[in-house]
Amino acid sequence: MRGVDASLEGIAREAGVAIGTLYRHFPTRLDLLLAALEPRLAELLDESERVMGIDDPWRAFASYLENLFRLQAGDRGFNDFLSRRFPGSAETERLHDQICEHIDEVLIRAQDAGVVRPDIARGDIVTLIWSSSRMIDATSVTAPNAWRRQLALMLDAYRAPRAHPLPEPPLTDEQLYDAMVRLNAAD
Amino acid sequence: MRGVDASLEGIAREAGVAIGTLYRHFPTRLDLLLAALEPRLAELLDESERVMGIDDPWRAFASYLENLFRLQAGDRGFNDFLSRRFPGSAETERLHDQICEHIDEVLIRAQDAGVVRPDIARGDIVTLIWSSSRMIDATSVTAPNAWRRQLALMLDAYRAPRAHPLPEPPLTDEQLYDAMVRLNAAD
DNA sequence: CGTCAAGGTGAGGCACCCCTCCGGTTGCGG
DNA sequence: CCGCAACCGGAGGGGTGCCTCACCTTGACG
Repeated sequence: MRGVDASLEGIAREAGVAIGTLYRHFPTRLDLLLAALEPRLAELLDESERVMGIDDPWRAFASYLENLFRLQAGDRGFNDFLSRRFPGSAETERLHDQICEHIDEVLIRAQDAGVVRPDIARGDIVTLIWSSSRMIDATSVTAPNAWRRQLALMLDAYRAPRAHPLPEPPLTDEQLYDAMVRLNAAD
Repeated sequence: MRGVDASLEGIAREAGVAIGTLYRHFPTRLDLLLAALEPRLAELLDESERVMGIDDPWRAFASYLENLFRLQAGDRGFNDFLSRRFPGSAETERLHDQICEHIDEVLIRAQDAGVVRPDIARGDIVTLIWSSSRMIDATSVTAPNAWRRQLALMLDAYRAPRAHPLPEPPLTDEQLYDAMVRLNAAD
């Protein structure tokens, strides 16, 4: 098991360090995770800034997702991190909320410009992130660029013209939260 | 942990039976899985027959997926089963191959009729199954019908008339196989 | 060179889990 | 009522992982 659920003893072993030393530096798994993810998170936030600056609302929206998936594909831990919530950690809650705000921003701008269908909501994008996370896991070795194809397909679904009505309402914030906590324990 | 990776000791406990008894009836985890999944598999194959009989190729295609997802949503083990391969088990290989054939059948018929974009391949549907499997896991308690919305979105992506070119080729059969074996160990 | 704090170590207690195997139970035909 | 086969139970050996804690090293400074 790699990623967020990797064995701490295994990590220590690979790092050539004793388990006690690992615990000295990172008292909890979450401390280690945040330290390991720091560069990816910084990169994501940087790229988000850049993408927000793109004039074309569709390109901004598509580039945001493309960036996110690229980072997911490059880091197993980051991939896990994005689809989970860690209840009780203010730091990770803050990060997730920030990412959600960015999603809202590119999404709403694209919808206001009429290039993304209006019945899409934040929850749909978060769901897409869960889904792609699974797909990226599966294909990371065998077909590291496969996610690009699925993203392109999904973007076709998000485009405004000729949208068919959707049968269910989008997930609410509470439903999203519960689901992400649940992805923690399960699997 | 529930689903395919559930602890056998836990299953025995819940069944009010000793671990030895469980092993007597089901020598391997796969034996137990196949027994537990038997009704779902029968239902899937029945429904597949029925769906093949639908005249409208688009409705047949959409109904096939709708059925599959409904069954996935109703059974955690079945949900796991669909996105994994168990190397060395002829029985599960046969089942997976059979499902793949059904997918090919409804897909190709819809493409021949011009209602599904021609650049979709079997691998895209399998990928969709992986993705939805993750989503269904996440939302099974909180929003048990959420998968319908994602399926509707995906169907919009599969429709023929609004297709944009896809950047990567579809996954080959070997890539699919490797990925599904990989989903076994990881997570 | 002595002291002390900072950092590193890994055995050990606890909790699961896998799977085996031997002894106990049950119920049915004779 | 006996004997036997089919069935059941659960202790136990082996493995992994979590986390703690008492002990050991190192190096800076007076």
